[in-house]
Amino acid sequence: MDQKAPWLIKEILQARELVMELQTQLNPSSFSGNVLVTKILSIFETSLLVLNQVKMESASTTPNSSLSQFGGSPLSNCGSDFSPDVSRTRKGIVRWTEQVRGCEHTGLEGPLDDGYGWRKYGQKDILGAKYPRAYYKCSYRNSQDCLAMKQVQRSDQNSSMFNVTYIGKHTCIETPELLSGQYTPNKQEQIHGHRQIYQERREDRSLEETYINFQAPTVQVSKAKDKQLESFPSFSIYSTTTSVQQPANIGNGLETRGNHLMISSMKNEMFHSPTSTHISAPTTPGSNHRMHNFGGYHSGGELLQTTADSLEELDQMISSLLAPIATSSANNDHPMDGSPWGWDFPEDYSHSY
DNA sequence: ACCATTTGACCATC
DNA sequence: GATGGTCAAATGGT
Repeated sequence: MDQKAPWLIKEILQARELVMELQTQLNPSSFSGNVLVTKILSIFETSLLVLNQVKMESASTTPNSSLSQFGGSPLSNCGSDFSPDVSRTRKGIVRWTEQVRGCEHTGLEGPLDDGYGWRKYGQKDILGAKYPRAYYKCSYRNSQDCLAMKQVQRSDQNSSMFNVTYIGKHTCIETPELLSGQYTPNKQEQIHGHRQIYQERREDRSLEETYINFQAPTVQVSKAKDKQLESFPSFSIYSTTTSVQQPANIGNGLETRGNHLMISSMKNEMFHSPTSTHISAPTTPGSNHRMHNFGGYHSGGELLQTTADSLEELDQMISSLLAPIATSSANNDHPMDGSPWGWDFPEDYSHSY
């Protein structure tokens, strides 16, 4: 990996440059276009952070306990300073904090959607803090007993930053019905639905353990009972890898989050009607979720508004961006064998996406 | 009508 | 008792 990381970093930097160029050419009034570009840049930054982390750990025989592997919200955050302060509660529930930049141009009060569905259940003024702390539970708490929670508080020092504390692990999953496109979530789940990139509710948890260990080698998950309670924000490397390896999954409503191909997938949905000033409402639960995850500033079947011109413009630009990637993948002339990350992932896992 | 958010009250911990 | 965290009725949006 230490040998491949520089190459990957270089590639990502190139892609990032292109997107930045794209950003300069975008119509400034194109709200959704700018948000999309910002998110793409965020994905690149996240990938770079991770690669740097991998590089550093490869170079070190004693990996530090940095927990950036916990990842965070590659899709949604305008930026995330991966400095999670991870600890455990008495019950063994993992808990960590990320600093996330808000996206001022979105007009949101808080950081953008982190890819999960959350329901706010409280807000509290905190002693000595300028801003209140908001409390969120997983949207699937009732339907799937998912115990994940998070707390969001605007930073006192920098009001554009948010401290996001995650508590507990998401145990919610997409049901088989949902995966097959037959599942119809209730309205609440449609609006706040989210996806589990890496989790499988299985008796055999070995794959999950493998993945988690990969993410955070210094925070081993070994107690079965704890697994139900610990949470790791979704992370995009897995889906990146698997979707690259299995392009057939693209567009089938399965996982393609946080990577180029997801962008392609989103693009197909979003630009379904290039002459329309609206984007068609998603027609499948999967796309529903994706829309939600992507947007952050809208929900479920609601519509993004933008101009046809900017959409077409963005469509063309993203297509040109994706072309070399797709070509590289299709021709199998990737400079590296197998996974572009150089890691071998369990076969079963890729089936999940 | 349904659902998410708000907000005051209540509970748990220190 | 002070503070943080959670509950649940009220409120507002769709």
